[in-house]
Amino acid sequence: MEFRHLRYFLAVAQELHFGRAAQHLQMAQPPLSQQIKQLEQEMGVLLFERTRRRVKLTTAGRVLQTEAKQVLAHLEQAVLKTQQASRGEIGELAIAFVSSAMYSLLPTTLKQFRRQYPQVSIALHELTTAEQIPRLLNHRLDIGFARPPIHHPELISQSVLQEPLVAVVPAHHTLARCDRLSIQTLASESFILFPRSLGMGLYDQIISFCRQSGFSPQVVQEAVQMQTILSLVSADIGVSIVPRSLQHLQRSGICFIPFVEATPLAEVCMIWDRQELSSVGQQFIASLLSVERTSD
Amino acid sequence: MEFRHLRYFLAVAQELHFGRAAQHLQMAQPPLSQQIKQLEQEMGVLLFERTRRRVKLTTAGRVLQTEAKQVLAHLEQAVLKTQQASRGEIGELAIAFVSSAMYSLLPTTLKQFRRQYPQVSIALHELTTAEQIPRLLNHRLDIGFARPPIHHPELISQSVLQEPLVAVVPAHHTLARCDRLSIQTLASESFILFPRSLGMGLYDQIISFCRQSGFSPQVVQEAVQMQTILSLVSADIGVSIVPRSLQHLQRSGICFIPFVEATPLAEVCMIWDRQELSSVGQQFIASLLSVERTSD
DNA sequence: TGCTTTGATATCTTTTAAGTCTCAAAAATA
DNA sequence: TATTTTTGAGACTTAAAAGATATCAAAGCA
Repeated sequence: MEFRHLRYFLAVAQELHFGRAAQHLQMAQPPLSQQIKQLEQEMGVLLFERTRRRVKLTTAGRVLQTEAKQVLAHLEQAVLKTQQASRGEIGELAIAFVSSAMYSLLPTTLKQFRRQYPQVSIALHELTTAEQIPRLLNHRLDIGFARPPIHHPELISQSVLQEPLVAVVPAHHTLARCDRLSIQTLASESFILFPRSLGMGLYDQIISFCRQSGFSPQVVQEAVQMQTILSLVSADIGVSIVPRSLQHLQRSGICFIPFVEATPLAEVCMIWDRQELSSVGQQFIASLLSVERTSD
Repeated sequence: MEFRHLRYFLAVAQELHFGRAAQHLQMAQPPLSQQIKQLEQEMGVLLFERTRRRVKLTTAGRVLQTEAKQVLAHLEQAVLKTQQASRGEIGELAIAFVSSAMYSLLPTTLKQFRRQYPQVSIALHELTTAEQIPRLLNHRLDIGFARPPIHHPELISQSVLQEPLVAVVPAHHTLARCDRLSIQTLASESFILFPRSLGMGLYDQIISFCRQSGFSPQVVQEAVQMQTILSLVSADIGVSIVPRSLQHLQRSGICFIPFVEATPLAEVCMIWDRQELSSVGQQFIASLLSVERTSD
C-alpha cells in the first residue's frame, strides 16, 4: 500500500463519485477505480458499496476515512518537523560557558535566540575551558564559550568578546573612591585570583600586566568561581583584577575601578566542532554574530 | 512521496549502510540509493551525511526517523481498525426495545455481546413498536426489539421470544397465595392495561384470552410502561396480565401467578433493515441467536 | 601498492500506474 | 415503453518509474 491509495480513497470517499473524484485528482476514472479496488483487495475490506448507480461508504470505509485523514495529516506534520529540524528551527542545543563569560554576551544572545527559535530547547552548562574541550570532541556539547588559548585541530574557535580588565576593591578600601587608578597603586595589595590551572590565558595576562609595572602580585587566596572571588573581595580579604563584564553582577560591598593604563584584553571565544555542528548550532552562531555588533 | 520512501528510509537509517539495507528490503542497492535521494529532494532536506565511506543520519534525519516510525505505526493501526470494523468488531450499534422486552433475552444477549466485542459501543433506546419502525427505516436505529405485528417490506423481523402470560395481583390480594389460577377467577377483577394503540398485538391477545373464558376485562386504568402497570398493581388499583418475563423485575407488593389454562404466547421480534444492516449489527444478531438456544 | 568496501552513475529491463475506448446497467426522460 | 444520460468497470495501450546489472571512484586496510 502507498500513500497514493489513501489520497485516492479519500477523494472518492468525499465525492462518492469516481468520475468527479478522478477529476479532482487530475486523472482519468478507470485507473482510479483500479487503485481503489487494489486497496480493497490488499486490506481485504470492502470500502465502498457500489450499486451500479451510486457509490456509498461501508462502515469500514467510514472508519478508514477518518483514519486515513489522520495518517496523512500525521505524515504532513512529520515532513514539516523534519524540514524545521533541517533549518535548525527545532532541536536541542547543549551550550557550555566559563563562569566569567556569562555576564554580558550570553544573556543577550540567549534571549534573542529563544525569541527567534522558541522550539529549540537549550541546555546550559557551566564548565571550565578544560572541561569543555573533551565534551565538544565527544559531541556532548554543541557550542562552548571559553577563554583562550584553545588549540585543537578539530575545533574552531572564534573570539566573540574582548574586554579590558578592571580592579575590584572592597567598598571601604581607600582606593574605592577613585574613578580610575594605576596598576602600580595595587603593588602592595593582597590579591585574590583563580588557580592558574583553571585558565592559563587570563591568569598569565593578569600577572604580566602587573609585571609590566614592576611587581608580582601577592596572591593570598585562590578561588575557582568568579563569584567567590568577588565575595572574598567584599569580605575585605584582598583585591582582584577581573574582566570588566563582571561588573554586570551588581554586588554590594565592592567597587570596580578601571585602570589608567591600557590593560590586556580578556577574550572569550566561542568554540565548536569543525565538522559536527548541527544546523541548530549554526543558527545559534548566526544569531550570536548578529547580536555581537550591537553589544559592547 | 509514498510509503515506500519512508520504509526505505527507515531501513537505511537503521542499518546506516545502503547495501545491507537493500538486502533487508530484498532489492538491489542502486535503486535504494535513488529512492532515498528522491525523498531528500522532494523534502528539500539532507537526511544522510555520506562521507564516501560511511553513512550518518543528519539531525533532520534523526527527526524523520522517529516521525516516520510513528506514521507507519499509525498507518498500521488505521488498517487494523478498518479491518476490525469490517468484521464488526468495532463500531456503534443503536438498539431499541419495547419496555416489556428487556427483562429476559436482552440482558443476557447484551452481556455476551459486550464480552465478545468490547470495542462496540451500544446505544440503547426504550421505544414503542410504532416509534421503532420509522427509525429503522431512517437508519437511526440498527436493530429493534418489538412486539408483532410488524409488516413492512423493507424490514425483516424474526421472532426471538415467545412466552406465556401470567397474572399479576397485589401481594395481599386473596388470590396472591394461589400457585396457579384460572383466567375465569379474574372475571370480576379491575384490570390495569396499556392502551391498545401502544401494542395491538399483545393487547388483543390478552383481551381474546379473557373472551375465551367468557368475560371482557374491566379496564379501570391504563398505563404506558410495564413498570407503571406493576406499580399500580402493587398500589392495589387492580390486577393485570403480563408476559411472564416481567417477573424478572423483583418488585415487592405484587405476585406473579401462572394460569391453569394454556395462554396465548406473547412474542418479541427482532427487526432490522433488509439491506442496510452494518456488520456490527450482523454480529449482534449472530450473538443473539447463539444465546437464544441456551435461554428460556 | 594492491585489495576490499561502499555509495554513486549509466544503462537497460520490468513493472505498473495512467490513459483511451468501450460497454452494461440503472436511472431519468420522452 | 423506448430512448437518452449517467456511471463505474473491463480490455487494451502507453508512458513513467521502479528496479536490476555492470561499472566506477574514493576511502580504508593489509
